Amino acid sequence: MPNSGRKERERTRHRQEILAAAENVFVRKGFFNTTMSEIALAAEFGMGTIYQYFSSKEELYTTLILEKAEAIMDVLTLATRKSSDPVDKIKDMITEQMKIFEESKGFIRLMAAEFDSPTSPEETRSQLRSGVQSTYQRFLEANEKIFLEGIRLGVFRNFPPRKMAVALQGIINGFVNEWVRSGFQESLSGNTDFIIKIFLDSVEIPPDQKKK
Amino acid sequence: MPNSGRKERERTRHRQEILAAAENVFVRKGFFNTTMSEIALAAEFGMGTIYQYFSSKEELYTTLILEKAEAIMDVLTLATRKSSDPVDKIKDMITEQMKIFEESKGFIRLMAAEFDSPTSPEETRSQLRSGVQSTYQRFLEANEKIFLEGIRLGVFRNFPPRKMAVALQGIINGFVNEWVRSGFQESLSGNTDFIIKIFLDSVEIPPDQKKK
Amino acid sequence: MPNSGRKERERTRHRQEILAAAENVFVRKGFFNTTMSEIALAAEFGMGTIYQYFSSKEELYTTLILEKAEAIMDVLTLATRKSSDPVDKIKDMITEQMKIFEESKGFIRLMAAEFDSPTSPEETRSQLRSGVQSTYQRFLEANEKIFLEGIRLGVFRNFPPRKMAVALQGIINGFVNEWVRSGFQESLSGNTDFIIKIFLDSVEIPPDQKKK
Amino acid sequence: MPNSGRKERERTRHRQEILAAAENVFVRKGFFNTTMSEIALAAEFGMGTIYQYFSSKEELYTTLILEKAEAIMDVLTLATRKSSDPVDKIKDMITEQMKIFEESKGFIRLMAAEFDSPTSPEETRSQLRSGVQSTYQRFLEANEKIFLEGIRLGVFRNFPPRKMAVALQGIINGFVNEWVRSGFQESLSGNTDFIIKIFLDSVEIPPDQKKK
DNA sequence: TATGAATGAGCTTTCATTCAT
DNA sequence: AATGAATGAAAGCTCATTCAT
Repeated sequence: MPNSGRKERERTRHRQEILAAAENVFVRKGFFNTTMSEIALAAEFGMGTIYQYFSSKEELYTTLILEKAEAIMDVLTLATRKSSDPVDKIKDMITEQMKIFEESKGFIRLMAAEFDSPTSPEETRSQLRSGVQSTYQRFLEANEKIFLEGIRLGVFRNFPPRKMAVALQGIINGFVNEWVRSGFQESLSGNTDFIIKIFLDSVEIPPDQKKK
Repeated sequence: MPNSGRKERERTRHRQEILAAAENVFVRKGFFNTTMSEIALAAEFGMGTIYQYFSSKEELYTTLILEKAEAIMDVLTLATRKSSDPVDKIKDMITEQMKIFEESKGFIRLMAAEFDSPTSPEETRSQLRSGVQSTYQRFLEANEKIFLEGIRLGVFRNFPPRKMAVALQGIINGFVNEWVRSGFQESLSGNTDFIIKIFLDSVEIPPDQKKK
Repeated sequence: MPNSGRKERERTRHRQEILAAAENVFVRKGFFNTTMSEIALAAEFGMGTIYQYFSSKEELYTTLILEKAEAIMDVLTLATRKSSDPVDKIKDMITEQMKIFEESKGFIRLMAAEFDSPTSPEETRSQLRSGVQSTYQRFLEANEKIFLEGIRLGVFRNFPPRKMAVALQGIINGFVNEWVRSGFQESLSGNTDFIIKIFLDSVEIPPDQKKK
Repeated sequence: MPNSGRKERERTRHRQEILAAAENVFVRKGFFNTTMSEIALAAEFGMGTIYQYFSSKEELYTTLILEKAEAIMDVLTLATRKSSDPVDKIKDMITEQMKIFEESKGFIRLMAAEFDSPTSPEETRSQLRSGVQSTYQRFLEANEKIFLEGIRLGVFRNFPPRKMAVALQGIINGFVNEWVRSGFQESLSGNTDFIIKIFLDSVEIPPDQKKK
């Protein structure tokens, strides 16, 4: 079946084009202020065509967030694999996160919205909760494990690992917020070193004490 | 004229009742999924009455967030006045913030939404931005000053004060998020000591080194 | 009952004040775009008070037009009593009409509206129809009689008197329209002589032929 | 592409159907008492469909009046081209006007309303004023020119041509009003001869004096 | 008698979704 | 498979009218 392959590829490409167009519009105008015909226009498809790929505005939105969140999380998880030292893993993760966020301005805002606000209809929310949340949770858990490992190896202080993960992610989000608030003026990744320092200073056990 | 006073008091009370009802509904369903008639129903007033106190759905929403944000910030600012020691000021501020947030669950979610995502109509957003943001900024600046003072007195390390403020607020928000995410299961203020510890450990100059 | 007399006079005065305020607003904004609270404000009464004098917005409007129309018609009818010569009666009537219209700009527009447009709710319309229309009809009929008398006396040509009345009133209204359209720039009564001339030239039997 | 032609024709037809239905309802109930759903019902379309052809109730109303006014004026202007004799031109114009008005009862009432009274919202009014007025003015000016030419040729008396145009149009409107008022009982065009006679008798210079 | 806060039916308008082509 | 005209439920908001003070 040589033909069906091409058709399928074309379908996949169309789907991606629609998602890309939708992301653009959603980021600019938010879920409720975006109309399906705007998306259709941006995607250069007829409105009916959108509905052949996504059964509703909500499904389109949910898919968009979920797929992108998954992709980001994959990159971050990968970043923590480069080194085997827990301290380096955390450093890599911080560095990579700042880079990724810096590259996906608009999307970050969309995702943040879904975490924090009761904006979308109930069904969407629960889908997103179980989707994005579980992605986010998986990620926090991954960091938790790094901290746990670090504690075992005596490189991290004996704080509750979950709380460490939450605090670190909080600091990162704090700078992301500040960056969003500033209208993306200053560099986001310029804060990487400060974050690493302020966080590790209280969490890492200094090498000299370690050796002891 | 004792009568005119009563009328005015009644007007103020009605206004508060409407705001309270609106907060309830907005928190549960978000700006767009809340209808004015739902608010009217919740406030036990006719729909027209709502419009005698607030000229539009947007104004009601904006007022709601702005007034509450202002009130919270006032309490927090006050909390930092109890002690004159910068370290104690920061401790008090963290403690007070955890308490206030714990008491205003729903509102926190609304405000978080407004910070992070383009959910409400454009005009509302810009009003909120300039309103809430300026409140928030004033607050960050207040903390900045505490850090600055602490650096001068040699009790805080010589980090950029703004960044310290951002990082600290980030940690706090991280735990607030986690708490929201958990459905308000665990105690929020139970994290107060951990936050104080993890933050001050890297930022405070230990008393023994200070004496030097 | 010396007191009841004062009360009654006061009631009548209030009624007139309300009517005057209402006329002002209606003329500026039209029936539908005028709100009762605007009228109350303009009359310097509470809204409830308006309803003690007029049972509805429509009744107020209807009363306004009817009373004013009646008053104008009275003046005009009076004007035709000064002379006993039919030709002079018509001249006086034209002259007086131009003067009155010139003095009551706004009202003219209101009244004109009621003649020509199906704008008000059905009930109002029928009241106005039977009210203003009958006033207007009475007036046309009065002129008809003058023409009839003039024909009998041999000073007017033997045209159908009703048609003469209609044509004359049409000419007058034509100039009133032109005047309204011009934004009340040129003098309205400046057209009096022309109207008299153009109309009488074809309708009056010249004195020399009359003598015959 | 024979198909795209059909679609366009269908669109035009639908537009006309909506306009026709709207005219019907507006004429019966006036601008404010007409609801969009009544129009939709009358047009046998969904309410949303109306809004695909006209962006608002006001635009629909404005378009309706302007297009029809334009069409009528076109016919009238054409009528004055049949003959080259100014007197005949005026006669033709009167005759044609009575015929057209007789055929467009309802519309006449709408237009009359717009000329004389502030019934529709302010924005609509000003659009209509500048639209209908300019059409009407163009028409008055056309007649003015006929009178001017007639004066030059010595067939009309030396009256100000503008005033003659105003007076003639006034007479015509007078009969139209009478006809409207009578509920369209008597024939309107039955008055044509009388109008021609009463107007020309005072304005036309009789052929015997002309020859001189 | 005078008031004006409270009311809610009813309006215009939007937009996700469908379906005949 | 792709289209986009048609749909109509549902929203925000207004304002004539009422009635407790």
